[in-house]
Amino acid sequence: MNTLRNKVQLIGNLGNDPEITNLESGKTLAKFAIATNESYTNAKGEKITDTQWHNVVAWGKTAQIIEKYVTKGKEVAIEGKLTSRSYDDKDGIKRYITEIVCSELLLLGK
Amino acid sequence: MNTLRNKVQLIGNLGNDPEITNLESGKTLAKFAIATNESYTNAKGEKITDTQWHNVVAWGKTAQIIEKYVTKGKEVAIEGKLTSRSYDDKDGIKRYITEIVCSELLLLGK
Amino acid sequence: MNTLRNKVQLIGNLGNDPEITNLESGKTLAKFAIATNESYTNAKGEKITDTQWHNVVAWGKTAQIIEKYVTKGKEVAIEGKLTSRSYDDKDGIKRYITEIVCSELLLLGK
Amino acid sequence: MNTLRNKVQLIGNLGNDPEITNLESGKTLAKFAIATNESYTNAKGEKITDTQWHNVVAWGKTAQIIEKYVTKGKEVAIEGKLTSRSYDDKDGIKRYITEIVCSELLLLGK
DNA sequence: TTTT
DNA sequence: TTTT
Repeated sequence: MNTLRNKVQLIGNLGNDPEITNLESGKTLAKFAIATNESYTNAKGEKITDTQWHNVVAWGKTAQIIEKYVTKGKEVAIEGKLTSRSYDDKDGIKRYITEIVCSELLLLGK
Repeated sequence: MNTLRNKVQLIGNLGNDPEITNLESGKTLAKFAIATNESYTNAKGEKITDTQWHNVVAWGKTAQIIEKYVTKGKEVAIEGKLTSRSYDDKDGIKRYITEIVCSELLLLGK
Repeated sequence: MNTLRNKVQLIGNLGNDPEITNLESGKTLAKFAIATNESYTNAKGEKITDTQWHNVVAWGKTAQIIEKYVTKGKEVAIEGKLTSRSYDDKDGIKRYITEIVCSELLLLGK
Repeated sequence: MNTLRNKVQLIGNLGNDPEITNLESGKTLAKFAIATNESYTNAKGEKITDTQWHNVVAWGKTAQIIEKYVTKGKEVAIEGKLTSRSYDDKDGIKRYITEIVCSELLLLGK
């Protein structure tokens, strides 16, 4: 009963083929990036396209469906939750990353 | 017609009073953080609470409503879009920040 | 992977105590109505409140949580799918009913 | 700030060409039906497809976009609010109808 | 790094 | 009445 508190929905195209990892635990992990394109006309009358890139991870059964059906360029709808975590990069600098943990995926456009 | 592509919905409590800035342009900007709490029982039977903090910004009329009605600790529902941007910190290191640009806000719990 | 195709989200108050039915199969069924209030100012400058009533049904574990925690007047957030079905009323007239089959529920406001 | 209380999101195909009405007021009205298809395997191992039909109406600018770009069979994502109203049919019987008032539409799959 |  |  937690999904109503933290929900992200994206409709966009994959920028790369999903990166699949089969963990020792037997679980599957899928990682990919989705672009959402927003276009609008600015004050000067110019047509602007603003592309946002979103890092997505999926586990288990969702990851297996992604491995099977989803490839670079495909249009998908996804739902998940927004998570942030920190890590130390190779230079020892603390970095923050925000990812969407995907729980639902729908293949669109064919 | 772009909001269907990039949508975030959060229900949670404010960690701080909103920081209000009145820009020279006459626009109002509001910034605050929302905590979403997820609790679950792990494999060892322990009750775990995972709190995620989300940075939220709002502009214009939404910011004015926030300034007027929203304070630290309040429970709100918000909707917006997920955006990321980079900046150079004081040590010249490139940093990335992910924020939710809030377009709708609902005050809950009274 | 079907929930992305048909999704309803409501935040409102219960108009009645949930009607709980324990089915012979052992399953629990909960039924209730939620009011969503929308207020706006019309062209004549009058403040209008438009209340929509929604019929909600829930099954299984969700129904049990409703039985335990949810009562008339409570503010809840729900998510589910939109369904319609027809039946013949006592006069043999075909009637249509639209219901939300609730899969997620969040108790708000305390 | 009302849209968070009553929200419907559908991804599906149009069952018919939109019915466009240009009202005397100058406003445009569009009406159409969307099918959402859910498929699952039942207890007997049979593959079941459950199709729900949803009545959608749109006004103004959204209706004009629909008139221009949306036709029978197209896959769309829509967002709107759930409304019910009653009317007397030709036999004087009180009928209820539930419709989604569409505020956002996204053309998918091409 | 996608797509229209 | 759609689509896969």
